[in-house]
Amino acid sequence: MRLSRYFLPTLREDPAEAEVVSHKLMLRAGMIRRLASGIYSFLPLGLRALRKVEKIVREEMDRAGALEVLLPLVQPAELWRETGRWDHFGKELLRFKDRKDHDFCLGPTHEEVITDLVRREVRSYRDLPLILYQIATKFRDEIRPRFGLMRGREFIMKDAYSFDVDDQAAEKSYRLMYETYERIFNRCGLRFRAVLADTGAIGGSESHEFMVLAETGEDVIASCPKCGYAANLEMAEAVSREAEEDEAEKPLERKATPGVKSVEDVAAFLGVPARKLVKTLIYLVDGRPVAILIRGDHELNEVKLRRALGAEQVEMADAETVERLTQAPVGFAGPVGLSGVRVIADQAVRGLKNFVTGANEADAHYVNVNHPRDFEIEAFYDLRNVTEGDLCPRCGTPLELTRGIEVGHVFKLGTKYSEAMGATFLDEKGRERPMVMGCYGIGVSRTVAAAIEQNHDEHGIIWPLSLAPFQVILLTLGTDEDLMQVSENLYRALEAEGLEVLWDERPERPGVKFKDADLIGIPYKLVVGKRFKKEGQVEVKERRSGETRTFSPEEAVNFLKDEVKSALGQG
RNA sequence: CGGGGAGUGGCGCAGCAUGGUCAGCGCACCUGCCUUGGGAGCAGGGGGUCGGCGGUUCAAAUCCGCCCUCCCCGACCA
Repeated sequence: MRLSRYFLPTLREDPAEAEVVSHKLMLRAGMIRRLASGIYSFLPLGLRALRKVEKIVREEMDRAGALEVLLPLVQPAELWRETGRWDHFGKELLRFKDRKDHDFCLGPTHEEVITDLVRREVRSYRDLPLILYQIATKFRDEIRPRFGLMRGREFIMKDAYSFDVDDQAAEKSYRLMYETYERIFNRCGLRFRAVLADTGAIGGSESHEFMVLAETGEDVIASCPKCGYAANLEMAEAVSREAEEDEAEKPLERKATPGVKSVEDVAAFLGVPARKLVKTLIYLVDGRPVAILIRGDHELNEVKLRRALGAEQVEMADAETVERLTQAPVGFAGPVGLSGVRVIADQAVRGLKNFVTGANEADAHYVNVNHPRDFEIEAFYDLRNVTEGDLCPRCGTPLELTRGIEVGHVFKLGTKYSEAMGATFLDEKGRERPMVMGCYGIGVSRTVAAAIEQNHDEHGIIWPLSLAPFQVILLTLGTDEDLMQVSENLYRALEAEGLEVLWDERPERPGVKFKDADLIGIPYKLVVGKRFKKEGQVEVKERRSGETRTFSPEEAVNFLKDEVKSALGQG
């Protein structure tokens, strides 16, 4: 591609609308433009990168025996009512009516559609297992879209669904997809990790997320450097050994703490460490208030709370509810004397001695509180976030916390959808049974953004070769005849070798060309300039390392061909 | 939705508390000259309903009201 004929509107400055590096760079590199909040157009360069991810995904899904389909974006409400999700999915399901006043939605995911398709067409165990997938646009009316392609409302996703005869067979499909995902992200050249995850709105019994490791990731991953245990912070098991404090229980005492509310302030005011405080959080669990006790230096994990109580929804209680329950302003809640509400506690609270709690009274705390002497706890659960230094639940090694971007998610769905929608088959004995399902997503457009988050420097993007929109950028520094001639020959020779080349033959000064080339992150620069005029040599400069090699034009073509082909692992 | 911030040529911004040559700067764009190994220089030039509607006033980018859009922090997720 000749750059002078290409549509590549690069920006010298960071657009004000972008915050994170991938968003800034995609705008600056002329890959995307925003149409509305969370909705982006792909420009030619951005589309090429997107297609690279799609191609890898498609090849690996096909290799795994999955079959590609294309399902509608617009879906009738009836299907969603069958599974109950029409009412449960929330506002991110964008609903609308057609001219005949029928309810429709834009598909945020396709379990209903695919299950409908399969239940109509598949009758026999002989047709299973079946894995279908598509690469298509999804729409989720996110509460707050942000970070460009990282959290858009409209985005490209690969979603796959497996149908099996029983749990054992479904397990095989799940493993197959898991391994396929590992292959996909390896081929994308990304550093990633698969972690245990919460199943959220999709449901199901077990799931893993594939996280691209990046400092700017929205998720926190707890992983064990020794045994390989890795989980999303939402799911990471906190090992809380019972506090073995042998101090004697001291008498309960009320202390005035005027205006002192936060854990840090209370700890400082009373001169005790935060771990000797117990905070009392009032939550609404499916609408009913629950008091939750958490050690002062720990954080409540809402996903764990929801799972522990088998609830659909948990949220912090509003100030009014807190005040009504505790008879005190927010910040002074405590379990002692608290009535009319369930009281549960995190494991780490068990066995604590002589701790501090709110006194359910403005400007006062209790010290030397002891359980069960001073109050009752209905039950203990693991309710807190793992923190740096917590031990691995499997092997006891200290866990490490890192950040990641979720680019893939695999779920075991069981029979949730097949039973709700009557997707059944006849087994070899003629019995009707529900299919056991799994579903598997990859955020294709998000993967492009994640790749940039993980691969950039102060000059711009540094594409992994497998995702690069072009493999080589040919820079002609100068406009004289012989430079143009040798450049054109190089351009043709490289294309003839099957390489993807962007030829910058614009009448721009060298600095401009180098800056643009760095910005758009093409892995190899092939420079034809002064050195060619003097010595007949051209240069190949690697974007990532900055390493430069000098060749004759013919050698340069061979070198690039070999580099690219061997890096992509193909002949 | 709650909290914070912002809308001024394509991009980045100044100007608004003290209404009146304030429609301006840098980059980008067009023409010419010149220059050509890391976003050159000179000269000339095109382009803006100052987010929208309404109001106050002799006069509004500037003051008032309503609305729209975008960004950031929380609940959602590929």
